[in-house]
Amino acid sequence: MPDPSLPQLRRRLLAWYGRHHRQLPWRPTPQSQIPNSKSEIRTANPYHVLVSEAMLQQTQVATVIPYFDRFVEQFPTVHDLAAADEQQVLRLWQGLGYYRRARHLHAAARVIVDHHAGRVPDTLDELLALPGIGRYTGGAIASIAFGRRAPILDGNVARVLARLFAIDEPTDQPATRDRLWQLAEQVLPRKAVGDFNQAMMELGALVCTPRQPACLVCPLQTLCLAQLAGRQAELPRRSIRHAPKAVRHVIVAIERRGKYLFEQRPATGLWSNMWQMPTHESPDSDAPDSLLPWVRETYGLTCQSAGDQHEFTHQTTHRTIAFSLVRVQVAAGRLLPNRGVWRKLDALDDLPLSNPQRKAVTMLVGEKPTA
DNA sequence: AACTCGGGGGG
DNA sequence: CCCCCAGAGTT
Repeated sequence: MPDPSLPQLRRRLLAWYGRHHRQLPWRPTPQSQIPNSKSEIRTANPYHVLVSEAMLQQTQVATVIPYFDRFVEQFPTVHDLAAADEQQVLRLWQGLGYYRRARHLHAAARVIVDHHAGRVPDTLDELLALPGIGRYTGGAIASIAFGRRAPILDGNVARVLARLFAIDEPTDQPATRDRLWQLAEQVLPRKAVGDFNQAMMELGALVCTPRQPACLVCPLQTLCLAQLAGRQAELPRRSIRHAPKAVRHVIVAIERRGKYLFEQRPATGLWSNMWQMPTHESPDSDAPDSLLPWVRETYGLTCQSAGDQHEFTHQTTHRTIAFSLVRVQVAAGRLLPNRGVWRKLDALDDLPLSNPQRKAVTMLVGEKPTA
């Protein structure tokens, strides 16, 4: 893009953002919309920006909003979050996915309270030192909450830039990422950087969409190399992705006197630190015919089959999981130490469960209203 | 540089 | 069914 066009790009984009931005719970009114903004600059609540950016990683705005509202209601300040149990934090994150984000955010809050006097750091370097905060999130907080001149590159910005500059190389490759980061830094103005960064993302979300971009109403139409060449629908390009792997998870609902066994998953891997009913995981080809011996060896409980078996599938980015739900009753034995807790199905409010485990609980309740 | 980590929106 | 989403951390 010719150098003289950069001021035009910035001016048009910020003007468009002033008219068309969405009102979001964590977003302050753009400075251009505020009279006398020079004497009275409204800034975002840095804690709210931190929470929202953690939730927004790989997650659409509309999905995040109700989670954000509940989260800041429960934890109004970074001190409240730091003082909370991880269990509570995961419970508020339940259903949002990528649960490691919740644990990182919780850990970051504790670092902020312990080492930053309870203030979200206002420099990029300090932000990058916090768990769960990478180049994008650090730049977003620095620019949006503190007006620091830090670039951002997310899926929206990458798409907008790839079209603006007609970048043909796949945008998910490291070399292309480097070039896009450079461009993101070059287009960034000196002032109103927070609004500008948000405007780039907002344009990608509302106008410069992945399919069928609304070029006719785009404020940058006459500056966009892809649009001028009629190639906007072909860009950006991405590398091919691997097909999800097929696996089978058998949930064993172990019942004893009206209560069911629940356990916490390990701190790493899928659904880390979330809770579940005992679940046997295997390749899809591996038929789970030795389920009761597995229960006896793992939990010390001798069980007998009870009730019908249910089936459902669960799709994640990297796996297609065929779930089976089997209900068994304890006939003999004693639960091995630290192997789980017994809970009634209507008393699970404090246990963070993954979506498929929640679905399994719902199916159990439907099958057996009350003993 | 490739993998892993969820779940939902929308074509 | 597919691709995509206000990415980060690990290997």
